[in-house]
Amino acid sequence: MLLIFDYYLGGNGIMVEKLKGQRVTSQRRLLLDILRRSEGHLDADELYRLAKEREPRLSLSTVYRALSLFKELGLVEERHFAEEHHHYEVKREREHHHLICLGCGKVIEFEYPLTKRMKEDVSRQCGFEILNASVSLEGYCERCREEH
Amino acid sequence: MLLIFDYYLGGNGIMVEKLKGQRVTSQRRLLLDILRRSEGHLDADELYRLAKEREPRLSLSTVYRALSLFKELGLVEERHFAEEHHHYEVKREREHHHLICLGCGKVIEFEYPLTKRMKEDVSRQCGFEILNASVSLEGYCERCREEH
DNA sequence: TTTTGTGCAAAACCTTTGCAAGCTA
DNA sequence: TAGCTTGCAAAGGTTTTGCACAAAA
Repeated sequence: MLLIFDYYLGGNGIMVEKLKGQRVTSQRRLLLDILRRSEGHLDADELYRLAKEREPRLSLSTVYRALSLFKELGLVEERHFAEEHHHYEVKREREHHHLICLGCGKVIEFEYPLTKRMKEDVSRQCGFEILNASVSLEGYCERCREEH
Repeated sequence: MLLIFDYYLGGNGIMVEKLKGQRVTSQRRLLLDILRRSEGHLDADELYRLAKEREPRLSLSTVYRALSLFKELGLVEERHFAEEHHHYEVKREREHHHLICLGCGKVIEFEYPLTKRMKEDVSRQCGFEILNASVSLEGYCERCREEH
């Protein structure tokens, strides 16, 4: 079976591995759709509430199970900001990083080409095969600094 | 009162702000001592177990409260690796970053001078005052790749 | 029809909090 | 002594799991 799971979930047909019989359900389609339309960085509970508006019988455990599957398939990425819970965003072509305001919680994304070089340098020096690079910068945005 | 809290906790007398009457207790001294001697990256439970060997009546909530105080005073930093709980390490002079093996969990520290420039660039472009920069690289170390 | 996924409820974790008793300054 | 800190136990928040029923292939 060479079906592309992602395609049936409404994606662009990104090739996913480990396709060992997972099924395309209305819940999974809905959840991935919301993640794709969102500006990113949803946490499980936000996703749950958004999805519940369209499918009221949805349960939170389905959300967690779907996120775990998407993560495993490489469709979404889990982010660990300075909070107790995780945030999720759809994986994109271009690697990007995060700038988080400690005052208002706003998250700004940025790209920084030098991280490519950093990965190469560190990989060579430490003998690692590096799969992910995440840079988080924390500080205060202009508005929050004014309010101080 | 110009006592330096950190000094009485066995440190080098790093100046700490917000010194509004906190007390130096045997528990706090013990916990900071363990953090300082450790290779870093302890989580609350590991710290608790290590400390309990020396002071069996210690409670886990004291550990959390001490970590929260140390964090507030800038003596330790909280790290968010790809796990559900946090890790803590003593703040050091030199900024450094982390390379984590997804296979065995090993954490390797590295320094990378270009992050200084990245902070400046991003700070200028986004109007942020940046306080922390953390770079996490994930992948597989040499040994774990051989075992695959 | 077989196998996987869902919803519900309960459990498992990690972390925080309320309170009486203990300790520090 | 006054006020901060502790230990204990209980509560809070997030994530996982067991199980019977529902849905997909």
